[in-house]
Amino acid sequence: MKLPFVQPKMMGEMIRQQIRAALYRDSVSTKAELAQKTGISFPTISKTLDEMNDQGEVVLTGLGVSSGGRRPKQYRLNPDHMAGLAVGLEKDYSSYALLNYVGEVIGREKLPGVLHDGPERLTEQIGTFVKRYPHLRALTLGVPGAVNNGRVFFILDYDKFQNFDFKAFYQERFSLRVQVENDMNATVLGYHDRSGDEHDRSLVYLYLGQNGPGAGIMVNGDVVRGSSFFSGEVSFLPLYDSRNFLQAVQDRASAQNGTESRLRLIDAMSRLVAVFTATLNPHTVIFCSTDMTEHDMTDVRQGSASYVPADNLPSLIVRDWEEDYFHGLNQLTIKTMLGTGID
Amino acid sequence: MKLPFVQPKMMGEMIRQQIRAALYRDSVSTKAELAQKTGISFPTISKTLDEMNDQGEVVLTGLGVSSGGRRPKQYRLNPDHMAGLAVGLEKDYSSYALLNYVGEVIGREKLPGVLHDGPERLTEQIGTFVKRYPHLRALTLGVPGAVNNGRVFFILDYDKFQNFDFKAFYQERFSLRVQVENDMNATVLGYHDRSGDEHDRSLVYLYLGQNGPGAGIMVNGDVVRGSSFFSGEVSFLPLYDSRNFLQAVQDRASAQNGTESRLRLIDAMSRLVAVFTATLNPHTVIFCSTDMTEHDMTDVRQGSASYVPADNLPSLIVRDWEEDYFHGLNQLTIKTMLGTGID
DNA sequence: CCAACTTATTAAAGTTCTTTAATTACTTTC
DNA sequence: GAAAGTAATTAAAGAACTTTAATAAGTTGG
Repeated sequence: MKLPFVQPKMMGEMIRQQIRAALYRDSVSTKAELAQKTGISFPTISKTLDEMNDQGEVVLTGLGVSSGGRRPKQYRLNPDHMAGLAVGLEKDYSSYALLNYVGEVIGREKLPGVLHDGPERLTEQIGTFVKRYPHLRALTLGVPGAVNNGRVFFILDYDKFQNFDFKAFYQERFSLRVQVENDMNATVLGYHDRSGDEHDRSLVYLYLGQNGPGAGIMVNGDVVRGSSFFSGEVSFLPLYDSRNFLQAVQDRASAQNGTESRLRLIDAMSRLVAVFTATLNPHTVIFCSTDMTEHDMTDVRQGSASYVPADNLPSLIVRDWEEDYFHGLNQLTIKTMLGTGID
Repeated sequence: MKLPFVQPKMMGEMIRQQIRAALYRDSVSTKAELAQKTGISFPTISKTLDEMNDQGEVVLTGLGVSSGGRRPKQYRLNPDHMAGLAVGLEKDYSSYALLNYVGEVIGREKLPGVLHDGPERLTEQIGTFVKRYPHLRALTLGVPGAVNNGRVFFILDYDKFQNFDFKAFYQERFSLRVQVENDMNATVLGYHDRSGDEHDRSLVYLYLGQNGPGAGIMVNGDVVRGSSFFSGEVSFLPLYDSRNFLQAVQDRASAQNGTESRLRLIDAMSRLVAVFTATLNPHTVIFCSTDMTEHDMTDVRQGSASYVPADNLPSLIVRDWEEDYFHGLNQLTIKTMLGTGID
């Protein structure tokens, strides 16, 4: 039976996590502020923070402004305490972002894609980072495939990675905390974090990629993975008498002209929005700037309103997919470093 | 900032909740068993349980079997410690179930429907129970409408209850812990509890009611309410060139014959299943025995497989809607009594 | 530049849990 | 039916947090 509440033995670690999370959010804090923000008593914060200081996890940055009395010491996370690597695996390139302990990107590199070559090439690439940065501790991988607990479950076209257990392999090989996430899931997480919206939102992030459309779905603040890791495969949605979403998007080619083609795309998108509204009723549906424009949104909104009552429609927005994706990967990496992630 | 872990002051209450939950699950336990099951130390369990015994919350039922030494005392929840009332508000009737503290139904009544009459009639009906059962402490109401935190947000056809704040009203009036839930949400919760499946399942419970179809949706173990409490309004799904789900289900009337009519229904249902598979990829989709038969499931499954890969289809099952609904309401009531519910 | 004041930090006392040890109450066996 | 064994309780000691009090370190104003 799992325990829904913290036992005294885990208290210490929980307190550290709270402190880390608060220091990550607000960069620099005094002990009194941390106590106030976390709800933990001052003496406990003081003791724990002193330990963290001794161990080099936090550093003293100076004194705060006085409001009439003694000036308080200010602490922040030590940027050099740990580093993390966020990797986006795409067909044509691998994107690497090196992060320090305060979440800053201290290095960014695009290396050749490895999906066709296989795990060996990826290991080489990661290996160079491991050598260069001795305090690398966290690794996050984003992959265009279905992932179950660090193992690639199903990945189209890249046989070499089919069923590859990234997590077990790199955890063992480089002693890192490894995390693997599907690309669209990482993207929706990234958007969610950047949006600054409330925590328990429901979101749908749609992308008409090269390998067919896919969606990242978040419900009540949780990523939806599905019973067979098939969630978000919107290609298959039967939206017309004899065409599904993918076909509707592709068959535009057969249209008389550009206007006709655009109208068909708009209608397919409108129906997609209607489908999500009539099922999950999410707060927001996000499109990629490579697929749609701000201007299209007006038409999609109008189109959707012909299928479901307009009051219930989500807000429709257009975003840069790569930005949200990489931010999501970075965010996952930071959470792993701070110990506030999944495990 | 909300606290993700239990502070020492709440520890006592958390421990009691753990004990209650364990005693509810297994009916009768010894102190040693409770310590083992909850992971809480024996002395703490012993002390807390003794207090609960003094306060009449638990009772000693006798001694367990010996395994060679002293026989252990066995405790169980005191059935008479508290009572709860689960109410299902339907058009034609109000269903009342009176529950004792161990979750047994100790009284069931069907009274005339009140939705057309208004809150006064409902208050009268509830009032009689409050008078009859002095230790009534919890009240759960199931309503066919959108609910936000105890207030009816949107309810079709029953103007008298539009925007009625059940929770505030009955909490104040009868000093009860009140909870209000949408009927389909309660149903999916009820099924989930009865199924004994793992906790974090994704489920869709479909019902073609008199007031049009509706679905209760659960994702990762949480009920999905939606940004404007519109989730599950599957009527509006645009599944055909010029018909939505509701129209597809209703237009069967225009079919040549019964076979044709049935085929259309099966196809609409298959598409619906495909929609959920390609979005949420749930573990199970549940149909009502009033709408579909076991035999239909074979056809629906086959139909869905023509839209999405069969491997990803949920299991399709047929259930008695009322049973799951009432069980869900009871379950919500019991959770409220035991303090393991939402607030 | 020192007295009065303000605020940070440290120390002590109080809770509440866990762990470990001691005691008690039965069972079993001869 | 008493001695030996076994498991349930109870008691004592230890750990970790909170609350409250005491002390230290600055600031400010005359």
